Amino acid sequence: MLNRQHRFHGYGSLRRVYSNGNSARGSLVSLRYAMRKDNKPYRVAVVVGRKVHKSAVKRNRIRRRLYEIIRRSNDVPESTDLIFTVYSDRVAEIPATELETMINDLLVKTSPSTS
RNA sequence: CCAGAUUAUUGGCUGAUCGCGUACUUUUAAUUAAGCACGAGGAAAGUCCGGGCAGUAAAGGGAAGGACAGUCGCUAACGGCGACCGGGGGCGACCCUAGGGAAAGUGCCACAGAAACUAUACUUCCAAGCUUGCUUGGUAAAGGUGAAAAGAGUGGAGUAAAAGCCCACAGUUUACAGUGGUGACACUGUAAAGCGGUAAACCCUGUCUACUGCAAGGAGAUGGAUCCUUUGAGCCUAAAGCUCAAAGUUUCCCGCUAAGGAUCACAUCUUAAAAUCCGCUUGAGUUUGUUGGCAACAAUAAGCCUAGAUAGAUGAUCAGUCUAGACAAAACCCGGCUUAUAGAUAAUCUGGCACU
RNA sequence: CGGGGUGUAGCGCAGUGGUAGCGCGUACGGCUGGGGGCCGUGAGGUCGCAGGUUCAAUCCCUGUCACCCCGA
Repeated sequence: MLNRQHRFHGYGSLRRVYSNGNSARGSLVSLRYAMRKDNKPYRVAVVVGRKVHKSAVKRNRIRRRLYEIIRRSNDVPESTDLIFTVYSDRVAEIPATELETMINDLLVKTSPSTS
């Protein structure tokens, strides 16, 4: 789990990202992102709907794996809001290294130089 | 040793590194930083019952609707639990059981069948008549139909032939009496009746039952001002009061309708802002012992504090180990029920085989 | 967190206790030189699952599973 300052608080800022942000698609996870003011820290949310898997245990596991990868990653851009949306239950089982490269690919797409 | 029955416990472990939530202590301009402690379950699940708590002014009576249904007890309460009674299953340990009323009334019982509940007569059996295989009458034992056939089994008597038509014994139900039991009920005796099934069909009897849900609900102190204590009409100069009609009381009727409450670019004190705080976790709590009780459970003594988040905390990686880790994660809180669950362990008991 | 509904043939739906049907699709045959279309004849159902009540259950009762919708 991430520190409190890297999480979202309330509906307003999430709604801003959904309406104004850009999106990047991966094979199992998609990402929606938007810039913040310069000196603010990055914020991350992971969305795992009930359609992905029925069991709360599996959904929690998917959410925690993604949070952990982001926490350990050095490629997270500063001053950015990120919303990951999972749409496959395979995220709970695939090896850690494979998942890590997938997330890093998505993070690279957010940098302004490549887009 | 094999096959089973019942009940209870447990639900991977060890180390390293990085990380999250809460409380406390110190620290900082500031959850800033550091330390230390604690951090999902037996079902947290389904949301099927029952309560607490909160609001609806208060929570009164009756009807309707709904739920439940052997007896006695336990409980805050229950549709739950315990013990027992009746019925059913198993060689047995033991298990299952919506188990009030069909003798209050109504409905339904397809097809087949003569007839499906005010009885009736297809094949029979018997008698009479004559047209000699038909008509009329008696009968319901035997056959046939059907899930079920008038509902009474065996033997006797009886008759033209038969039949609870009658008698004896056995059995059913109801009532009364006696004995045992708190009671359901059991046993015994006497009397009466001749009774299809279905109430998880309507219904009758008894018991219980307002509605909405923590996203409920609440928001420092003192003073001030304004307003409401439902609305309208009539009686009356006016006020007070009375009467009537509507309104509210979460479906209807009766009854009841103010203890008080609301608002503010108000003032002062004070520290902040609702993306917050309280509610929120110390509770019908839990562990061990003692006493009472067959038990559910209750009383009592000593000890314990054991998640409280708010986009929502328990994770990741690596190494080792074995039996290779099932089902699955709090969201106001409890008591149950139901469903999911790899295995491991313990206790008591039953049947069988072998040996001593 | 609370409330409501649905489950029947491959698909969409009827069926209020007594032999499970309709439309489309599908297989075969016929009409046509061929296709389309029409006509005829079929096949295809553990009535979501498990118990119970009843002589008899898609239907009544209880539990359970899956899916859908609504409110905050």
